[in-house]
Amino acid sequence: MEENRYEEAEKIFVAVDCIIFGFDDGVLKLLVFNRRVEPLKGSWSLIGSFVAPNESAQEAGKRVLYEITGLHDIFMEELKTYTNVERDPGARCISIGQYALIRLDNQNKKLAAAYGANWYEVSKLPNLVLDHNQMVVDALQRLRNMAQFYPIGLELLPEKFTIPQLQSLYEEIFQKKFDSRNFRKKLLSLNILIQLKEKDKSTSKKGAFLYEFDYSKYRKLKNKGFSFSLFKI
Amino acid sequence: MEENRYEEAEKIFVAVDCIIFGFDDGVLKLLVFNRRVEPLKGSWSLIGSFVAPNESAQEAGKRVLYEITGLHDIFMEELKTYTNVERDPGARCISIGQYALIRLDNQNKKLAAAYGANWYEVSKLPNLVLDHNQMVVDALQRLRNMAQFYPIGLELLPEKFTIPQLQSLYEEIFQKKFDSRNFRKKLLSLNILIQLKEKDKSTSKKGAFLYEFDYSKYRKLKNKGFSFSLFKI
DNA sequence: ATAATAAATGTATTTATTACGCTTATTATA
DNA sequence: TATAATAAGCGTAATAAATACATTTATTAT
Repeated sequence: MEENRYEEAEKIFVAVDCIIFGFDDGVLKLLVFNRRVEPLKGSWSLIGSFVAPNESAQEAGKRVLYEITGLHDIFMEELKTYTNVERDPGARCISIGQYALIRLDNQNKKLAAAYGANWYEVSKLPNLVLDHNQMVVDALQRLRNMAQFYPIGLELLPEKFTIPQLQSLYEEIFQKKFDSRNFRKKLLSLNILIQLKEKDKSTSKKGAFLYEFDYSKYRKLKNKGFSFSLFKI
Repeated sequence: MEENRYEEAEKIFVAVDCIIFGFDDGVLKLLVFNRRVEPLKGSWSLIGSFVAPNESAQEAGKRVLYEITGLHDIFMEELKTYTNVERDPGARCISIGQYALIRLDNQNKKLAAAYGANWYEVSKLPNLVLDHNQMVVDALQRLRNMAQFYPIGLELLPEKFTIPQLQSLYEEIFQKKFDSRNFRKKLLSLNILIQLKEKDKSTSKKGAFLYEFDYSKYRKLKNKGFSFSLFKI
């Protein structure tokens, strides 16, 4: 119980680790980091940081994301904590896992590369240090869960995207094919997509209309609470 | 980044706080604690503890729950962390919120009372210290979310319960009335309830059949993943 | 024997999900 | 300049799930 505050308690290192997803070339990728210094030099890990005295865990996470991507407004959400006593052999240290979704472009790819960070296909990840493999497993599960009830996948696409692109993102996330007619119907019925006049002709002769996301409608719908499910589980 | 591990980092106090729900007299209640010692003597708070060097956050939470209820096998799940720099004026301290669901009975009510803990109706809670009010708000939202997709409410009922009892629990959680015919149909269609020969006649002359929960079927269903929704949101 | 009460049941209607095939716009090339 | 090739885009029928709604039943107390 909290009766003797502070006197008897021991402080602990608190870190955040970021599980950063991106969607590139039709493939779901994860940003991992090759350690350049000891300890664990040369091994792969998620990107993280200790939580500093003057910042919250969320601020720490956002700081890490900014350093590595140059972006401030990234979707990031707490996943869960990792607090096993033995999880870090160097010291007692808990970690707050945060997962993030970013729109991949050449600029932030370069910046990440400069930090020794690599975008790996989720299905081809190297082994990661400590309990980071578990964090990835948990984050993937969470991503699927979120994507099933919120059209969160839109965070991973560029501002302008086509319905087939959106579908392939969902197919990547769920590792499952969807019927294109039903997928389109479902997404459009949410009324959060704005069709543009332009087409993307990179993948077909006919070209696919580009869409934008109607953020204000999306936010309203999200606040009101809505269920968006592509399939019954 | 984690390049300079430990040297530059500062340790932080890490606590768990438990948001403990119970269902009693047809009302959803929350266990809160009246502080008997300084600081904050006389004020109400959630029940918590610092995380000790030799335990995980989950172990800390379970320890607290055991102290206060005498029970080991309580449903408990991580809610989220509370890490604002200013959240605890006494020291930099983060808290990991854990919500728990317990079956109220006379025995654990007495034990809780002995610790200065009180079961308050969720709608009539006193003001709580620090950010504990927010923890309660978050936990209630999570409880609703869970109850909508898993028949988690069963954790709150005694081993033997009637369908009308189960319904009133859900009505408490959602603050919403359900149609009894549809509610019964939905719950029974899950095939996780076992009807007993006994009846509970405390609330009607006819009496309502008691049911038990088929844990093995429930677990199978839960692992496989299932969606259980009483209504469209 | 009757009144009172909550428990239990069934069906029709609406809504959402799934399954499935054909047409269209465009480019490349014959 | 006509034709083939290709992914994009559309519509409808069938099935399943959710909702709305009214009556009967078992029991106790009077």
